[in-house]
Amino acid sequence: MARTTGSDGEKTEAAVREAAVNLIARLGYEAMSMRQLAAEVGVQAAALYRYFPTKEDLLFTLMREHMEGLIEAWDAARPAATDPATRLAAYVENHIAFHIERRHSTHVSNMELRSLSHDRLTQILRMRTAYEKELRAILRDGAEAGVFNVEDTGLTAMALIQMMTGVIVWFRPGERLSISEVTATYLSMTMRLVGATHGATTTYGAVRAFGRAKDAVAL
Amino acid sequence: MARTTGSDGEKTEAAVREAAVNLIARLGYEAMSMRQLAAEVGVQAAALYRYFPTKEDLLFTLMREHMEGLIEAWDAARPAATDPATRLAAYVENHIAFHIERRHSTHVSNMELRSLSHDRLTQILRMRTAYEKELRAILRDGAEAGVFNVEDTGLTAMALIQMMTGVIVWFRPGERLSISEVTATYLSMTMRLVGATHGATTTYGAVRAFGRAKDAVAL
DNA sequence: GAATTAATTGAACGTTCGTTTTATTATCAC
DNA sequence: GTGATAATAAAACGAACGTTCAATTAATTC
Repeated sequence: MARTTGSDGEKTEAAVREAAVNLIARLGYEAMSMRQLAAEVGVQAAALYRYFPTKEDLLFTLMREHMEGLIEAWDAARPAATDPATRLAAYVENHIAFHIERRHSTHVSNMELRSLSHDRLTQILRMRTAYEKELRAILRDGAEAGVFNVEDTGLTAMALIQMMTGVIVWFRPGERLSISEVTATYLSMTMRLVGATHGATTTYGAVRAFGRAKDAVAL
Repeated sequence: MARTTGSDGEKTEAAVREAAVNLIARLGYEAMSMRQLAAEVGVQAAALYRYFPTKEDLLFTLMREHMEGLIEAWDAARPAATDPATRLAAYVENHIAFHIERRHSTHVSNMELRSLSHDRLTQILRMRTAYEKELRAILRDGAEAGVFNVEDTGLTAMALIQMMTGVIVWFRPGERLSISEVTATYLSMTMRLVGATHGATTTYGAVRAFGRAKDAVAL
């Protein structure tokens, strides 16, 4: 046999990507074989090479698009407001929503970095750094304005990102907590962690209100 | 050739364990071949099977001993004091010190869980849960005593553990920050995150003092 | 110093891996 | 309908994998 009836390159490629994200997230990149992936898609292994020249190309594509998606999501969610507390709240909510929504590709992008070649690893890390830089800027602005109390901007940014991304390790949709409940709790933990002043309740109130509004959309 | 002069089973096994932790941490369990490991030890691949019946047995042994070490370390570091703030401070300091000290085996134990058989995975997860339970107990006690302000004990425990363990991702000994500086910063972030009351400065003062003392020892 | 045990080598086994090549069929443009 | 092209199958490639086995030598025991 050869070309099968109804076969379509675009659909096959999309199916390959989706199956690959799920399989790599579950088994790991090294443990997933191209034959396994092909079987999941319902195709022979050789057909995969029409869309991705090598296994590593496939991995890199998945990671690059994950990072591009993350950066685009933040660009879209970035608030017009300039006060650090509002910006921080938006960052936290966008981060958690994105990572829960794309749990599998996050898993892949975080766990399989060592399977990339040096150059491609550098590319992915550059994108990640750019994204994290945004959080550091928010923390720095907040510290300079005196509305945050952070000892070390870089260290706090890393701590927050690890904390937030960690959600994907234990969160399962439809269990005890909803996405909005998790987000709300993480938001208040974040605000306490950075020592956000909520003396003048206007600021903190705005943050909370913003949080609720976003939550409603996210669900 | 056969047995080599000066060969010693105990030494070889120790060398295998150490090389395995480093190689798996760097390449991943699936990507590390038994031949690679043997070469690192300076031995033929067949010799490894004298000490570990299968590759997975080797992985499991490394993980089990890592978890046992973590639990033993906490048993030794657990303070006699009963007030939640002191206990939390001890937990944080022990956790960070242990994870920085054993960065590689932590990496292995966190990243390679999916390569274990179901039964062995269950064993490791049971140990992990037991360890995390200690933190939840501290948070619960603190919340009930009114010295902590946590909305959700389980969720806060997960957030703290992810935050603290994340240190191994970016921390490199001998760079900008020392272990004690990192620990101190994480301790104060933790205390703020759980909303520890330091109105009566005695409590918070004690925590800080404890922190410094432990840091001195850790270095 | 002979017998026993411990430690290791070297070669081989069958399997699976990522990938390539060639042939074949479906689809589409004209 | 015919020719070009897109999409796939089927088979094969050499290399690497985890693991086993028999042979061999060092260390230990008596």
